[in-house]
Amino acid sequence: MKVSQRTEYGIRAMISLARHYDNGPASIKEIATGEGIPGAFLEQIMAELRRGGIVESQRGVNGGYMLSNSPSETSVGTVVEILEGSLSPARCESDCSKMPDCSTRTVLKRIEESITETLDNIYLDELLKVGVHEQ
Amino acid sequence: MKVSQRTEYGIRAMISLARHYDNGPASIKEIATGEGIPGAFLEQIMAELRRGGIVESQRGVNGGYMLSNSPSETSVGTVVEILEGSLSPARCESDCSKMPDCSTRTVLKRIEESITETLDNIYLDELLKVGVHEQ
DNA sequence: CTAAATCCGACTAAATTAGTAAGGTATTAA
DNA sequence: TTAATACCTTACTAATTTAGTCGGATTTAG
Repeated sequence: MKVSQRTEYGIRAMISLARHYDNGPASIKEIATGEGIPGAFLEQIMAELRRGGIVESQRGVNGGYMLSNSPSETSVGTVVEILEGSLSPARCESDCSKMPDCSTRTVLKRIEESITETLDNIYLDELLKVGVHEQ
Repeated sequence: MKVSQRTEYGIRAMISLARHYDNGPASIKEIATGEGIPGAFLEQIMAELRRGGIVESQRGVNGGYMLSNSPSETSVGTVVEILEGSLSPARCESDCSKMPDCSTRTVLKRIEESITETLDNIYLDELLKVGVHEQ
């Protein structure tokens, strides 16, 4: 039930882009050094976020990444969904009929719904307001 | 953000014990064959749940496992906490001061709180009422 | 005594994670 | 036009985690 390092980096990078909003694209290098993330690794992550449609890229000199939508329209849920594959903790296959109790599915489904709803309602702009080191 | 197979087995086993409540201890073999879980693996899981205090064991012939408390007092949150180590998706160490933004921590903390609260409020007796294959 | 069961620790194969590395492609400043 | 910048893509690797397996010791009812 942990978010992977990869996803944590992704969230941090997105917050970084939100902070940078209205300021042109931010390059991998900038974000990576600013957040202490390995550059080559972040590159992969950003590519995935781009394919997911929540960031756009500009190639060439002075290029970089920027949010596709404003921080107030970009939810953490989307970020996690893109990077984590799915928020679903269940793995219900077609052989559900063989399972002696599908109540487990129900539990896992409730967990999923709860997580999804929580994350989908946290937007990047809120996070910018949060003070640093508040813990 | 997935619950591991191990934890899913644990939840299923606990539901199985809840169903068996007031009926003496259930053996690993019974549970394992009933739920389609590898016996030796389930043995490990049950031992962990016992050390966690939510089930008790009876050794020897006719022995097995039983819930420490009634199904209405046993929450899924406890099961997951014991097996998954912690519900916390964050890994905030003492070097938090080096992090350029702790807002990530805040997000992860909110996620954690949400999951914990959800799971802590799902009790085994509720799950017994859920119809099989309801999906 | 012995069969049924928990208990315990060590071991292993497969999958996942967290990166590295290297080279290609597009864009633009000069 | 060319050089520099920065994205893009794929392949590889070491370390960790996961999902088990296995062998044997201990406990207990009959």
